[in-house]
Amino acid sequence: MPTSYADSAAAGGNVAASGGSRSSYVPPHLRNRPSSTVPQVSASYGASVSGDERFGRGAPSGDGVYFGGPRNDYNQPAYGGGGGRGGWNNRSGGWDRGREREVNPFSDDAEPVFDEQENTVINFDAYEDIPVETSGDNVPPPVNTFAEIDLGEALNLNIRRCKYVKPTPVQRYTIPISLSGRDLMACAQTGSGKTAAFCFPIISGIMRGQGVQRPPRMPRMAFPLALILSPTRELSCQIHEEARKFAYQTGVRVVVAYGGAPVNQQLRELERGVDILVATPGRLVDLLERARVSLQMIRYLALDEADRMLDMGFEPQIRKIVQQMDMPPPGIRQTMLFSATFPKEIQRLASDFLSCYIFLAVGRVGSSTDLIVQRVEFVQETDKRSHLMDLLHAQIANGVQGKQALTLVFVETKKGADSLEYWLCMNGFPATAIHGDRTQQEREQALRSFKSGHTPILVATDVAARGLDIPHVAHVVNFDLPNDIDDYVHRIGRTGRAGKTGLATAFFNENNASMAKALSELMQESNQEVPAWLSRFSSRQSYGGKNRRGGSRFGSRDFRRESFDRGADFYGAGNAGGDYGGYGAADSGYSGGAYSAGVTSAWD
DNA sequence: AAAAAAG
Repeated sequence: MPTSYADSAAAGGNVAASGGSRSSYVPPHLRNRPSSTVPQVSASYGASVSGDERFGRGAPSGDGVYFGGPRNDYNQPAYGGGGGRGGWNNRSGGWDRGREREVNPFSDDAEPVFDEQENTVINFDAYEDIPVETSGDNVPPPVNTFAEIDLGEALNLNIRRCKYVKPTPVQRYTIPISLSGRDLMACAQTGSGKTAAFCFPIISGIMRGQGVQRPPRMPRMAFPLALILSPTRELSCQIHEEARKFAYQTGVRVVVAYGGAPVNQQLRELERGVDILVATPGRLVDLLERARVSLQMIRYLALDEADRMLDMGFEPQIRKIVQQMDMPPPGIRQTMLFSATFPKEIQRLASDFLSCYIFLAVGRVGSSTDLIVQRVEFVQETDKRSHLMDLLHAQIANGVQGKQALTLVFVETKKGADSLEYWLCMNGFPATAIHGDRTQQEREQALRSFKSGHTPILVATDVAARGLDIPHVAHVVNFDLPNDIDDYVHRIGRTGRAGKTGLATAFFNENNASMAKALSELMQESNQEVPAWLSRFSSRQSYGGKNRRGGSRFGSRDFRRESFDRGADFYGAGNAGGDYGGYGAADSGYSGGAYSAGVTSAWD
């Protein structure tokens, strides 16, 4: 091997080490703060937060357990006080009235095991070239600051608590669109502030109480006003955690429902009232069939990882929920679809759920992978384990392990995950596994153990491929390559976060021939060195199954445009293609913001 | 063929 793996792994520890003028990735909640005021995570704090609490289960329901606790360092006037609720929160029946106190969702942010040393130098010059495409009729112009939008006092306070100072590009564009009531199909990567992009307008809209209409009085039936669906339980948990922060003390109540967890607890939460329901499809269908949830009051529908939600496995359930229960039709409800990738056949499907929607793409070619060093190694099936062991040993030798860097190993099957986990443990590597055959408790425990660094190796199936925000993943190993290039992109996007370059290693052999072409194209687009043998594989490959959409890596273009701009390269060199009709002026004036262009990790 | 999502 020309360059040793270990070199890359070592370089992966630090952006500066990889040279170049790339700015460090700044997590959304730390953006735009002078670095001296970036809060350091205190090691003592957080130890008392039970793991369960982080996942929204077994949360202490006591009165303000965390109020006045070690982490109440916001220095916000009116924080926790009675102020700030006037005018905006006139909805009757704020759920947190009276004796019951809303648990402070900002108290469980810390990850005490790690040193949060991500020093946050933002390269403001670098991100101005983030291309943005919008299409559709009468697209509302983007905003540059949160102040330009009247989201409401309580929500603004939470935005400050989250340390958001300026909206990210995707938020700039999507918030005015959704506040104006339009349906939306948005291509934007997780970590780019996508969750906030759909949560803010939903929370704000609910606070305003637009379309005030009391739900029918039905005992034990919940009438959420907004529904957020995601493809995995852990992702739903994550969205719930984030939405709780945004909704804190707004009077807007967020509840999560997903399978594998005791349904009774979720039912109790629902009975206490729900404005925003975050759910996975299976459990929601269950709740609908038990008549414990009605969708007739739904005003907002958001699908996260929408392309996954509408693919073969999920589509029937989604259709049932959206079209065959009591949800108001498109045009009455507002629908927002988000994903990093949006193949046009899925776009076509998705348009069934939308009404006169706006298409938005934020990102640029290769942005998903610029900071990730991608390596592909030819490894026969029988050699994979020993090869993995070599990589892990090299990692330890280079101190990466000592620095609590995490390694995420993707395999194809659940059985394969179990046996690899077992084998790693037998060989002295602290590993755990997450996949769909494990109990939900085991899954959440595995994720916690991995995140905390207690078990710095996680063997995973695709259940962990999308959406999950796991800081400190330094290395993603595609022990088995996926069969879909989009899955590859999602998987490697778990690394490279928090200002570090990531490393992604793939084991390739004859069984992956169908991936050769897409893989080498993707690597080329992200300026990776493509091994000669892989190029030979890809030229040998006749016509790959699923391939690059119109030659553009990131995202997609609006499929409704296909007829008239065939051949034009979206985001192509020279850009001519970057502005589509009617929006050029606004786009070229686009500047400022909390993003550095090289925010690979954040943009998966 | 596999994974995810209800129990």
